[in-house]
Amino acid sequence: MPEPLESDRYAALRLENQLCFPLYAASREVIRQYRPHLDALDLTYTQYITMMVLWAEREISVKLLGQRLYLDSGTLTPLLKSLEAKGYVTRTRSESDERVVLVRLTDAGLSLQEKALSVPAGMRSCVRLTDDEAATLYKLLYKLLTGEKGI
Amino acid sequence: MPEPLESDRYAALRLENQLCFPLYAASREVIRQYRPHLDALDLTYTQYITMMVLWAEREISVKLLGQRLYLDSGTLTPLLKSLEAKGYVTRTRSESDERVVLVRLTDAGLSLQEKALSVPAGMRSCVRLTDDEAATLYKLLYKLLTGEKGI
DNA sequence: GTATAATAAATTGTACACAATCTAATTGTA
DNA sequence: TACAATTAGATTGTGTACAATTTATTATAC
Repeated sequence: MPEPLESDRYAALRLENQLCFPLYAASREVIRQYRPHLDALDLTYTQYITMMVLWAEREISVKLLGQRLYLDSGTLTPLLKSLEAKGYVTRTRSESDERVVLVRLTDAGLSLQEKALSVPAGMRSCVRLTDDEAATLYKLLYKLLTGEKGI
Repeated sequence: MPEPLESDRYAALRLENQLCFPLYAASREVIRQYRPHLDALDLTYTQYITMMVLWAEREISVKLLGQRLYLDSGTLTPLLKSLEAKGYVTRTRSESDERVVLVRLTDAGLSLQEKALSVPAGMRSCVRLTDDEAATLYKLLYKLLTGEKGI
């Protein structure tokens, strides 16, 4: 059996053969596209998806929020303090279990949802995929996200 | 014309209707999977893809490196200093244009490629996509990455 | 030939990410 | 009921990301 060509031995270490690299780069590029739209709301992208959970839930623990967003308390604690400083959420210990911090949407946070409608509206023209391509990408990303830990 | 249902007015602001969120979350999850494999090389993921470019190019300017990786000097300068401190690269000003910093692979950096073969080998079992799915995902991600700026 | 513009990195400041550790509260159990 | 184990957040430290600014160098315009 012949050895693989010298130029092929390291094929798996070439940037153009990685799946993760375009995943990582595309993620940052799309978030970069969001920035000007989010600047009008004084939100970062991570703060924006946090607000999405709160617009749906009104109230949620830091732990559950972290499970939804795949983020831990090291990221969420300062981010939630920042949202609290902006007046969009409150953070209070649960009465029934003092370990738990409940994050609650304020009236100002709820009002922000109306203004935030401009964000997906403004982003629509940025993603140049057909509806079919977007649907396929969506499915594959969730398969990667939820199925990668093994059986 | 009837108003849309109240529950649908904000459909575009629901986390489950975002394409960007699974992109962002999957990117971080896959990079998290890389970590234990990269720890053996004392490299972060960003340092790893930087080394990939250098394994292919041997020498490259910071500017070109940034274009390849979609990263700017604010990210690359400290990262390259770190790789220099580990002994994997050198950074020297170009003689023909003193503005340009050339990053060069050292012998130790080249040797690291052999050890790095274990990384894609170890990762293969982590991504639970078929070859077809991976190929489709790869194409869609590059379309998103290169085609999103408009015509 | 010098003022001006453009370019490449570096620096600064803000905000994530995340591993590791710490603190306080709760639960399980002998 | 003590008390070890578990749990939820907060904290600490390191390493990105990236906008904005600065510095040094090169290109150009006149």
